[in-house]
Amino acid sequence: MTAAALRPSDRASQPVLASFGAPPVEGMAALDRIGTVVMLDRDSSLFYEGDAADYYFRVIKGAVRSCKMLADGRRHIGAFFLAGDFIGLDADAIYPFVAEAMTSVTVMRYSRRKIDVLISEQPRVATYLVGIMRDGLCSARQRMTALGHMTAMERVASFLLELANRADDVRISLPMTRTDIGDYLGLTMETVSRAFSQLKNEGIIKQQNVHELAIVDRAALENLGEAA
Amino acid sequence: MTAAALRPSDRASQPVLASFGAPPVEGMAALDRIGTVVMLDRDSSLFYEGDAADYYFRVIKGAVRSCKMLADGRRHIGAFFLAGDFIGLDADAIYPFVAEAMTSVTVMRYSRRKIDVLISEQPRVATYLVGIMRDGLCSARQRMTALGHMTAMERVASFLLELANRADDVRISLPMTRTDIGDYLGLTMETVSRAFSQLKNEGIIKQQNVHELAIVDRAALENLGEAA
DNA sequence: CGCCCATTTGAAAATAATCAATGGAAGTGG
DNA sequence: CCACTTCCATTGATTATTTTCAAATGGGCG
Repeated sequence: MTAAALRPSDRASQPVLASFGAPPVEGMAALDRIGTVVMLDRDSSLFYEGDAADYYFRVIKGAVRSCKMLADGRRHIGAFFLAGDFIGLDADAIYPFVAEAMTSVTVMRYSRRKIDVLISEQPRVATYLVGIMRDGLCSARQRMTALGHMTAMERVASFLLELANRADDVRISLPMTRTDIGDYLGLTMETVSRAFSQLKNEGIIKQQNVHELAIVDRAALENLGEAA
Repeated sequence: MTAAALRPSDRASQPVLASFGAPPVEGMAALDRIGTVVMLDRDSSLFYEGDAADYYFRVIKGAVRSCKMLADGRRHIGAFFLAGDFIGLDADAIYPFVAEAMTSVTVMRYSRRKIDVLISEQPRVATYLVGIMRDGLCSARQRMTALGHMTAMERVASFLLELANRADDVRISLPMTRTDIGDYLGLTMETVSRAFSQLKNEGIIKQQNVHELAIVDRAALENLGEAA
């Protein structure tokens, strides 16, 4: 599973035999020329559910969550977007979710209209974006497996592993609340908390503070989380 | 949620403001010129997990499932592919799952190499494929919500609704076993069966036979299934 | 320093899984 | 053509996991 649905960076390092060709790094550079830097405060929204999806975003700094409210008031978090992640690529005409800044956030904003023009000039930009979408699909599939067939502990373990892989460090920052994690993993806040406590008691993780932890025994964590 | 991850037909009927332009119906016609018809017996595989992903497929007739085995032997079904659905669009260099024919099946097979050539000649083909991928992402997100936050009954109800929408009929054919449905919804066979029985007892559905049922009270089913 | 809110922890209740047995339909071989 | 076999579905009883309800703890911020 993955913490962020759309993640270009990993992909750029993989060789690709498949259709649409290899992801051109220059695709991103071309994109950046038409992007605008936007800064947002914590708890503000990049956009709301139902807004016209006129922009893509890419997170430069900070963390963003995408939420969807269910009919009965339950909340589902579709993804956590961290530095490097694209937001909104999967939107059609309107955004199907609200995107909220969990921290103060810096994002690049790309006009989809301009991107269309750019694509007609540089087809590799499309290739680049398609690669990102494919990654998104891949992550989504993994996450479905997680949500469908994993126990609470397995979900939490694989969530931490994903964050650890992104951080390239045993230290993990958790900008989100326990409730956020629960809404992301399909668990309650309490169950998430209990899983954390158990991992702590078993010496698999260590908590610096509520929003910062370190993986002590990675092998044990992988044992718990790598069911998929 | 959706029964099939990749579904082009619905999309072609939606207006699209967004990037990559409107889905060109002619994109599909161009594709078909480079496709090969393939027929497969029940229980045979289109491809195996780890195979080089050299082809996309589109189901013409019959039903296909994609499976992934988890480390502990559990099985996850990623998608049911019915007539019209594309298979393999989300694959990178290799297929990340096995695709198995649940019935005797007729599919179109498209060489990804040829598709690349086609795209360079007709950019709208790329647009068409991107649209399908976006649909896939959208469905995946809905399904994640289902798996993450829905009760057993809600999952089964929304599964039936999805099939009903695809069938455009109150009669639904279920080519898959109860175990298949369970592995798709993240439930056991028994729980699925109990949900069916309850829906039957409440007069919401009627069973012609095990693999054929009819929706009697659609409103009630939507009440149960439309949490998302 | 104290308040507020998120987190942690505990106990009870609900939901789904597991274990187990029965029922039924499709396909096989006599 | 029928009986047998096998596989799948259904139903029941029990167990396990997670949620829900409730209370206590603790850290951050004014």
